[in-house]
Amino acid sequence: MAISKIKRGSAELAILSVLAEERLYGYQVAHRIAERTQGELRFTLASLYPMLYTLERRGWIKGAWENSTSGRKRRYYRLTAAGSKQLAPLRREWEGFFRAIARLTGVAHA
Amino acid sequence: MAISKIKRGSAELAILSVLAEERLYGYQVAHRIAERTQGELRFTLASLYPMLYTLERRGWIKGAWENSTSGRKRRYYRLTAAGSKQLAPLRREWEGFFRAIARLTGVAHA
DNA sequence: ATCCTAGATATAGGAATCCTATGTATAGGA
DNA sequence: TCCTATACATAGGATTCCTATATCTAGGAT
Repeated sequence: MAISKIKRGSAELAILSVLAEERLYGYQVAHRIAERTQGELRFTLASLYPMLYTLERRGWIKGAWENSTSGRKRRYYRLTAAGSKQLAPLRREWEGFFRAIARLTGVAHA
Repeated sequence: MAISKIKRGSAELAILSVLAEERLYGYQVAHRIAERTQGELRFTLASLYPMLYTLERRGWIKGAWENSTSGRKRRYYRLTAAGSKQLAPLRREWEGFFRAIARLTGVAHA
């Protein structure tokens, strides 16, 4: 797990980004992130759930229980208006950070 | 300090990158990083020195005391051959990470 | 002459972020 | 019947970087 060392701080952006597009439950959030990044970014469920609780406590996302057809209850999360407002400045911070690393080392995303 | 939240893990890459170009002492390393990134990436000296000691203990950089003309001793660090070998895979890891974030959120460095 | 700022290195202690380990429970296929 | 995938949850810890603090020198300002 080489990536695990350098992915710190990206969880918040990752979760808000996927929830900005679609309402998802916890298990789905983890899978969506791994799938979308082709496995390069991967959060374990045990670390994801506490993050979801934190984001909900801040009012950036909102969860609601729903009974699925398969018996098991699922807690669906959606981005709140407050969370949506946070996403834009967060993206700008990351862009600045990427620019800085690129200037320093020549590392680029493309 | 908004950036401080998301720069985690970048210190190693930043230090090795500037030392790959030039032999520098601790104080200079911090200034070089801040200057090169136009202040977007900034490490305090109190956090930088312990990082230098760690990198030296790993054998990736090597420090040597030198007397400057201004009385005060300086410890100059240079990248070792082992450190140089680490830099390439580290860059690739960061490129993968950048690609992943870009796919997930649309954030790009350019 | 004295104070203050910039330069230069150093350590202690702690906050933030994410992980491993572990636990519970259900549905469905082999 | 067992195993895997699904689904949520908590405790405790590792890593990374910070704030606070300390020491010492050189040089300019007052």
